[in-house]
Amino acid sequence: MMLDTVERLMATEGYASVSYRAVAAGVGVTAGLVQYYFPTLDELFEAAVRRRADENLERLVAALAARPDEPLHVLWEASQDEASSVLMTEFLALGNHRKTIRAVIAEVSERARQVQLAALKAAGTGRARRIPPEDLAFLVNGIPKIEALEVGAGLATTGSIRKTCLRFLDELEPPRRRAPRSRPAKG
Amino acid sequence: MMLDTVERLMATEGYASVSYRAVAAGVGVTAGLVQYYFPTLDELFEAAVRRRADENLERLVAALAARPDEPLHVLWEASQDEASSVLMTEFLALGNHRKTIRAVIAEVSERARQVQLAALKAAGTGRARRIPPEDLAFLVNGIPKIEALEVGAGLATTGSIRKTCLRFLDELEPPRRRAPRSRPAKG
DNA sequence: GTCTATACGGCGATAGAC
DNA sequence: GTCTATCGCCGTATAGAC
Repeated sequence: MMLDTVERLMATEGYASVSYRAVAAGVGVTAGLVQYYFPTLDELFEAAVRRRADENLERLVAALAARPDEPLHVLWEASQDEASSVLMTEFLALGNHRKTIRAVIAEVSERARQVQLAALKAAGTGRARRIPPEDLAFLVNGIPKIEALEVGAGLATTGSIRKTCLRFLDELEPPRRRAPRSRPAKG
Repeated sequence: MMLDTVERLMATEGYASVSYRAVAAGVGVTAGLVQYYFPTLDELFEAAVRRRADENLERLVAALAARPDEPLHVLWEASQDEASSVLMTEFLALGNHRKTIRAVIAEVSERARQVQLAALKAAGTGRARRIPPEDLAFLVNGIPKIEALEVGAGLATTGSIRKTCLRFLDELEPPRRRAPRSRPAKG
């Protein structure tokens, strides 16, 4: 599919390398045909953003439903493995200066954030430390994103930040019914 | 100066809008002349990155020297007002897929991080909570960056995250000799 | 409706004229 | 040093084949 090729191009060479001709070559059609379905490049990018966001949101909803007692950890892990960490970074950069794409990103992000907020509020996460759910959502979303950005930019990383964050997450949302570590949970 | 125009273009329209013709128009010369000084666009970007990074680092060193007892707050504030929060974000996105620029960014970032680490280690910041200085540096650098990224992408923000972070910063690095808040510090 | 072919102006980069 | 000419990309628009 064309959108797969768009994602592949963005991930490997950056959004600047996405062209009708490149996408067409990737799927084995003519450039004109790609343009028939997506009259401007912005529309092509928009479609790619929406598809990726919808898939991610679907996965997130399922994961939250499966572990309703630990939304913070679920959000953290989701933000990690969204292959979109590279991709979404690219989308963000793309939206930074193209206002139609910016609007799409704002829309899908807002939808995702509503889901995240609802899950955190339902679980009361962060209440003990008086950290607003919106800030928790911001952090678990953003920190893996910066890490991806820095790695992508060639900065050395020790991975220490992930351990530190996980320690903090466990503080805010103590493991209760999860797999036992040193000793089994009581209930 | 040409590099000023480059920064202005990047901040307002994104790195994709930086072209020899656009820069030349901005400074009132021909495109060929710009290219004479910077034979490839990558070299132009590199020069812009280095100049911005050098200025920021200089400012950071001065600020750290002026308030050696609270490096964490100094780093936090520096990361906030680096007009480069928009600009550096753009640089990072740029470096994501251009390896010569990636190398430059890695180099200047590494230099900055060494300065930050030295300051945090000298003050022993985070030792009480057992948070490694490298993680603190990561966080105070990155959090304002994500915020800038999200604002740039059109996401609504309440500014709550900044207050929450500041509360955390005050916990890690208690205000001692600074201006009094509710009651004056004793020493 | 689907799709191809083609033309236009703008781009980075190169070579080379003054 | 400064600038022009040129080349092969690009997005986009359009005309038209099936």
